[in-house]
Amino acid sequence: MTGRTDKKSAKGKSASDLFGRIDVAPAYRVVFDTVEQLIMTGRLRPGDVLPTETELAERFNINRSTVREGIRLLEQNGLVMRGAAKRLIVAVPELFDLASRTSRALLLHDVTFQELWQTYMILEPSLTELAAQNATQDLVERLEENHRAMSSVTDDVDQFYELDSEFHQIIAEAANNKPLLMAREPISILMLPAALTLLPRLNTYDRVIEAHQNIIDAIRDKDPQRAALWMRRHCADFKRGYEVIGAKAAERLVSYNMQQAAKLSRSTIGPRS
Amino acid sequence: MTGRTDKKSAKGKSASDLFGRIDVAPAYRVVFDTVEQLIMTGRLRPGDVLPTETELAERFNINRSTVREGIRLLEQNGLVMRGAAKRLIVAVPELFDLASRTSRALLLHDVTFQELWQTYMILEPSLTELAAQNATQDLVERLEENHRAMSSVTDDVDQFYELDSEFHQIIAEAANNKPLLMAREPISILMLPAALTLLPRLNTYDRVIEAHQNIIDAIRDKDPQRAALWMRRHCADFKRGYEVIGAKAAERLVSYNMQQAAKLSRSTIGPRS
DNA sequence: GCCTTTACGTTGTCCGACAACGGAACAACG
DNA sequence: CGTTGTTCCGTTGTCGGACAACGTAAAGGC
Repeated sequence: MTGRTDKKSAKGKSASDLFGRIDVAPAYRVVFDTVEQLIMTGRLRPGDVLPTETELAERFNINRSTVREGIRLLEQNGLVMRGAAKRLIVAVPELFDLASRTSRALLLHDVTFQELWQTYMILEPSLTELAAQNATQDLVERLEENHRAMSSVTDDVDQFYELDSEFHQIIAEAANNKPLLMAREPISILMLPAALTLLPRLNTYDRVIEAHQNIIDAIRDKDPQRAALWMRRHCADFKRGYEVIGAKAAERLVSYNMQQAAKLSRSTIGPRS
Repeated sequence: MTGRTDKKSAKGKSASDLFGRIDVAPAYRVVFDTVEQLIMTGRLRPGDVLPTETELAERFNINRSTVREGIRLLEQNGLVMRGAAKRLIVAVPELFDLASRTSRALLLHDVTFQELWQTYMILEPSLTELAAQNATQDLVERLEENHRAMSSVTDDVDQFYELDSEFHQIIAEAANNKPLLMAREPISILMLPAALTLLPRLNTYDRVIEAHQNIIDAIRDKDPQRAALWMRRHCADFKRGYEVIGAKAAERLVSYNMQQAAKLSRSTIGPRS
């Protein structure tokens, strides 16, 4: 109760031009910074259980309410989560959570469909190329399994898209490159509604299946160039549909995403308990 | 005070096999969800001021402490920030904040230098290609300005790297593609220490300057292919140094980053006030 | 030994309180 | 007239204490 006050009264206020604003971090943020540092430096490892809120409050010599506010920050960063008996345990931030937050931020920054598309056209072939280099046997099998399932679906658009989405997801995993995987995820999330609207109009299921087959073959043969080439074609097919409905409509699809994406991101966070 | 309790008592516990766990979100998360939804659906626009904590508590019919915990979540998401008189105002999440969090997550996920490198080799040329297509006049001028500054620096390694880093940053902006820009940022952050260590050993300042010159020329001429080609060469040069010191050393550089990056990300969040 | 029950620790929430701070309005001063 | 104090008020940051709900583990009953 004392360690706080003196820090605040020491603040003073000299805000001339030269002197950049001096900002005293509130105690709850200090809590966050401290624990974050402990985690990032490895002194706290994933799985470690943190002291109880009361104990933390005692050690830091601040009130439990303040500790809790700090915990909220950690929680939202995915650095801690509730384990057994709701105890706080150190966690590794899920890449998925970040992806949904990224897509939210992109939406608020008025990302355009064109940007998404350009990124898509860059990342997918690259990922495919890497997948052809790094894919393990079981990943290839998952691709084949996916392809079999897709071949047997012809009428159900939703299911077809579901499988196509999974196909790309598997390839992204096969590429075995976390930064790229993370870069891809938000794009995938944001393009979802557009894809759902476009697919039915494309009428190119055969082309999709053929492209997938060629991609899988190239990956199996460990032929990065061919794999990338076919992926490029495959993505270009999608673009055709985008041109059909026109850019304007696509933009609207993206912005429509707002409510949708927000909900999606929520649902991923909820189940953790 | 009542609106809460009944929600909890309504929880009950029918944990048969069929019924998956029903998880009642804590009130502070409901606060977060609610406000987030308001923002994402546009009913709250960036710049809008939120009611005071007391008022929010009254409207939601929950305690101010609980409201505050919810606010922490919003704050950490960059959805709100403190404005004049510390009032809460709706904000757009800074892409940069997300980038630092992304790099933190990648570090905790034991990202390898190879992954970073692969991603770098994919993103930089692509960004350059786009930059050649989209670059506006003033961006080109910034590139030229940067190049002039760099040409006059030959001995100071830190400054040289600083300028090189800025060069790539400008190109990324010139590409005018937010998702790609965001994908690049974490890579840039994580490779920083490696770059700082490598550069002095490369002794290829002339090559760097030459490459930059060619890239700028290609961008000015709106020749995407040539721009990308030179950027590819430029990046490959960097790789040579990476091979010299060996992969093992590079890995150590990345992990060294942990303390460093953590500090960096902190400093970006602090000044907001 | 297995199931129920009890006790205990911890979290989620609430209440009331107060000092510190930012801003506005106003007075005093040069 | 502009600058500098002064005062006041609303808001945030922090505090202490309190209690019900929940999960776990130990004590008890069959």
